[in-house]
This record gives sequence, C-alpha cells and structure tokens, in this order.
Amino acid sequence: MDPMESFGEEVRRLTNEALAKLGVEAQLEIDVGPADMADFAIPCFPLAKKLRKAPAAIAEDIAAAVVPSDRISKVWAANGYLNFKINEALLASLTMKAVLSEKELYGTGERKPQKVLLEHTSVNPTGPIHVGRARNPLIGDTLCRCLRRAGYDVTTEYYVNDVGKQVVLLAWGIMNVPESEVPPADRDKTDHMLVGYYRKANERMESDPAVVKQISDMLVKFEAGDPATAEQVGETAERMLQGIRSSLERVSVNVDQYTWESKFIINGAAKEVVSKLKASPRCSEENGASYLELDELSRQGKSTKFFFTRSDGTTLYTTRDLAYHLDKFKRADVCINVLGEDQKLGMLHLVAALKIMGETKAPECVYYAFVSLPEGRMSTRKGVVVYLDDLLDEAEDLAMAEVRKRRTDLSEEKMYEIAKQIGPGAVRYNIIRVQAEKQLVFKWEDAINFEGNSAPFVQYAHARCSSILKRTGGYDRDADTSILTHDTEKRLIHVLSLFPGIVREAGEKRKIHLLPAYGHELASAFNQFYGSVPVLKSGEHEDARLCLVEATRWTLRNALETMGIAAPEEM
RNA sequence: GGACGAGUGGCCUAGCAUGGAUAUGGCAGCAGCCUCCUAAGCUGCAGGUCCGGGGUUCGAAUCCCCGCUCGUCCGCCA
Repeated sequence: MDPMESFGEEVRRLTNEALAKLGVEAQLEIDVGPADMADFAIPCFPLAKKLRKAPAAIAEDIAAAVVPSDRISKVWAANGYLNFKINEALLASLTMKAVLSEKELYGTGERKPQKVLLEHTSVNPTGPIHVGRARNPLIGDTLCRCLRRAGYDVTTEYYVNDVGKQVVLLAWGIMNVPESEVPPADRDKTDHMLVGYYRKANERMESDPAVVKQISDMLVKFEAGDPATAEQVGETAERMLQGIRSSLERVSVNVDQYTWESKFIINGAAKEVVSKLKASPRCSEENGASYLELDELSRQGKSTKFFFTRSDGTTLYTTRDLAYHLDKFKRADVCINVLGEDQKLGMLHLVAALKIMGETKAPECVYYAFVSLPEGRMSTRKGVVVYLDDLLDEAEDLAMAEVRKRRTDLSEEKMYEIAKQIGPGAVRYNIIRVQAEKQLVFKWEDAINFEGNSAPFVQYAHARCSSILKRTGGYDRDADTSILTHDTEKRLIHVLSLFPGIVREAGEKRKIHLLPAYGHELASAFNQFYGSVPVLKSGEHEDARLCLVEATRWTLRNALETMGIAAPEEM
C-alpha cells in the first residue's frame, strides 16, 4: 500500500473541482512543495496567459474555491503557487499501519501482468570481473530487485559470449602455454588462475604468425561445429564463468539463467536470421559478405552498412545477438539490456535489423559509462585493471578495521561477520548512487566510503533501530501515533510514506540511483529523530515511538534489500 | 571528419523527460555536541559565472542554436 498516493490524488481531485467551479478548463501539474513550506504545490503561471490575469491572483481565486477535506487540511496561495498542506495525523496513521502490517513487503507494488527479461553482466568469459565493468551487474541486479518489489515478474539472464576469437584464444592458451611461462595467479580462483594464460596467448598471437594461424584454424573448426573444439572452448568458458559467478555472489548479484551464444549457431536460429535479412531490399553483398544498407535507420558516421555475414557465409556477433533477441521476445513482454556505452551503435543496428525483419518488439537499453583509472581505460589484456575481488577485499579489510576500532566487546568472528556485511554494501552503494551515464574515474578513496552518503550510514541507522528494539520488553503495536508531533517525528513519517512511490518510480523510469538517495534521506531523518528525542523511557510517548522505530527499521531493511545491501542488526 | 553521452562550490553528486519559489546532498575545511537508546551520528558556519556565448520565455541548470572540454562509437571484432 502506498500511503502518500491517496493524498496526491486528493490534491488533484480538489483542484479539478475548484477549477470546474470557476469555469476554467485546465490540467495543472502537481509538484511536491519546498519541504518546510508545503506538501504539494501547483504553479499557476501557465494559466496566466489563458486567463489574462496575474498568476498570484489566479492562485488566490483557486485557493478560495478549494474546499479542504479530511486529507488536505490547508490550501493557500503564495507567490503564484497554490499550496497544499496534508493532514499529518492521517498520513501518520496510514503510514504506520501500512508498514507495521506489511513489514518486509512494505513498498511492494501491485502484481503486474508483464513478464520482464533483464539481461545484464554478459561479460566475456576471458578474465575476472574488473571495476570498469562492475557497474553492469550492480545496475542490473538492483534494477531487477527494484522491479520485483514494484510488482513485476522478472527473470535475469547472462548472455555468455562463448563464440569468437577471445574465448578461443583463451582456450588455445590453456592448451598450449606451459604453466611455467605464466606468472602465478594472485588468488586461488579459476578466473584469476586462467587470466595469465589469456594474456600470454595474446602476446604470442601478436608476435607469432604461426599462432595466429592455429587460432584461426581453431575458430573455423569451432564455428563449423567440431565437437572436440566446441568442448574445449565450452569447458574453458565454464571454468572462467565459475570464478565470475563467485565474484558476483560476493556482491549479492544473482543471475537466473545463462544463455550461451553458441546455442544460436547450433540450433540454426542465426542462419534463419540470415535468410530473413537477405530477403530485405536493403540487403546487398560485398565480396560475398552480406550487409544491410541502414541509411536513415543508423547514425551518421563513416559507414551505415551493417554486415551480418562474413565472405565465407559465417555469422557475426550481432547476427547471433539478433537470434538471441528473437528468442527473448518469445519468452517475455519486456526485454531490458544493461549495456556499456560502447554497445550503443551496435544496438541501434540490431533494432533496425529487427524492424527490417518485421519484428515489432525492441529491447529497452540501460547504458552505463565506463569506470576508468586515472591512467586511462581498464584492460584485462594489458593488465591495467582493478579487479572487483580486490576492491571487495580492500573494502572488507577497511570495514574490519572500523569495527575493531569501535567495538572491543565483540569476538573476532562476530566482527568479521559484520565487516562482510559492510564492505560489499559500501561498494554496491557507491556504484549505484550515481547515474549510469556519468563517467567515473576510479579512486580507492572514493570507492570505499563509510560516512555520509554511503551504505554504512544507512546500515548504521538500521543497527540503531535494531538496538533500541532489542532493549525493549515489548510495546503496543497499535499505539496512538497521533502524539508523534515533534518536527523530527513528522519528518520521519513523511519520508517513510514515500518509499512505495520511490520504488515504483526507480523501477519504471529505470533510475535506480533514486534508491540510495532515498536510503540516505530516510537514515538521515531517523538520525535526526534519534538525536532529538528519547525513545526508551519516554513515558507516554514510548509506545508510539517504538512503533515509529519499528516502522523505520522495516523500511530501511526493505530499502537496503532492494539495493542488494545487508541490513546488520549491530555494527 | 561524423554520431551519441557527460560537464553543477576545492572534490563527488541530485535536479534536466514535463521550464517555475532561496539550486539537492555528501566529502574535505572551520566552530560546537558523548554522566542519556552505538559519535559510522547530530547542530551550526563557510564555500556557486549550474562549461562559454547567443536565443526563446513573464521566468532557463532545465528548451533551441553555435562553440569548448572529456568519454564512447563509426570493423567481413566481440
């Protein structure tokens, strides 16, 4: 249930009534007012021209015509705005009742009929995940959690690029590079153990034409469906994926299904795409390679040709991705892809090709800019990288040091357990708190942050709530909340009431950075309340305040869960 | 060369779709707050040509045009 929703609706209803009474036909936009002034506000400026009257006078007229109701306690005009104050006692009781009865389900939207297929991560299985790409799983997983809470049926999928030179090269490296030539792995994990072979194979390929020949032979055999080669490559990708998967688990990222690119070669779907595209009048050939002339469907640049076969007739990456998308459309109503910004043009071509094939559905893409290092772009091949595993280790170490600094009463195990909740959470939060399209430069001191706008700040508020609730012997969960009239109490309740709306907006607009912003706002409102009034032993206020603390704890926990961040009971 | 995205106090960042009241937070800085539910906290102070220049408008961080800087792409790679 969304406690705030009915208040906004009421504002619209009352305003429309008043406008009808005045004989004015208009749809006005409802804003949230400045925090210390009004709850809702409607600018009357757009009406000025139509009514040939000053905005201030219009606002006065409408204000006089509005009849306040049980939900709206006050309506007034100011500076050309129509302001509304809501009935705080009613909001408080609705909000408290909603949170305390729905608990971990508070913020959940109505079940939606659409099935959503969300593709994310999909990094090439040629090395461990590095922070340049780590935005992908974190954005994808957070969006998935958010959409699920908003009521959608979501399945997440990782498209494994097991076809093509990169993975074949890695497989070649594992078979042909002697162990003695590979520097020892920095950790005992399959992805880290294998990446040395990948680098070495790249070096060999660059310097030795014989190696280039071997690899291209292998590639041809693989694409022709040679079982032995397919098994070698498949097993290599699987081993790499094992390591990647365990890194993802460390940051609570779950992937429901893995779909292998080779599937679309084996089952003939890619070939079907080729024959469909060849039927298009846009299709031409160049030395035996087929392409579509995209012209106005593409973007301007050096070329608007979209090749979908090589001269030898084999398919290209995007051709297979086309087959994958057709497959996805059969399984879902909405397809969302989380992609790096380097995929933008490719996706535009893919969408154009889908249209040419007569497909009416198109994927919806969320693009993110790369995280680079101060010295430039990350590269697994060149070894210019910061791995996600290393970042997580560092975050956990720093969290452990912080816990040790302030808790002398805990066992080593307990401290470690807390640190494991704090470190990865801090990393997740820092990545999802900024808009996906903003370019980031990775700096250790920014990547792990325990104060201010950070995960530990939100977690700490949760721990404080838990601590209070742990100390009480019990309380009346039906306590009268109308006595919560302190400024910090009213503010906290107001923020609590916003949660369902935030989840919906973040999900539907694909703007997950609203979630950390909300978490910070809620934690901050709680901290102000916590510092201003006592809860335990506060006499007649105690029960109502304990209810407020419990409601805050549920909402903080739900907000954290939606971000994939743990909610520690103590820290 | 072209296309797409980003540019907001010293640093990071929200707001931009749908123009509207004094531009949102955080970090760092300064001054305070632990006999009281965890100070990973709270309060206050200071800090702004919203990249630059034009334009539209009663009103522009937001819309349009021209530049600048950075990122990304423009392959019979994936």
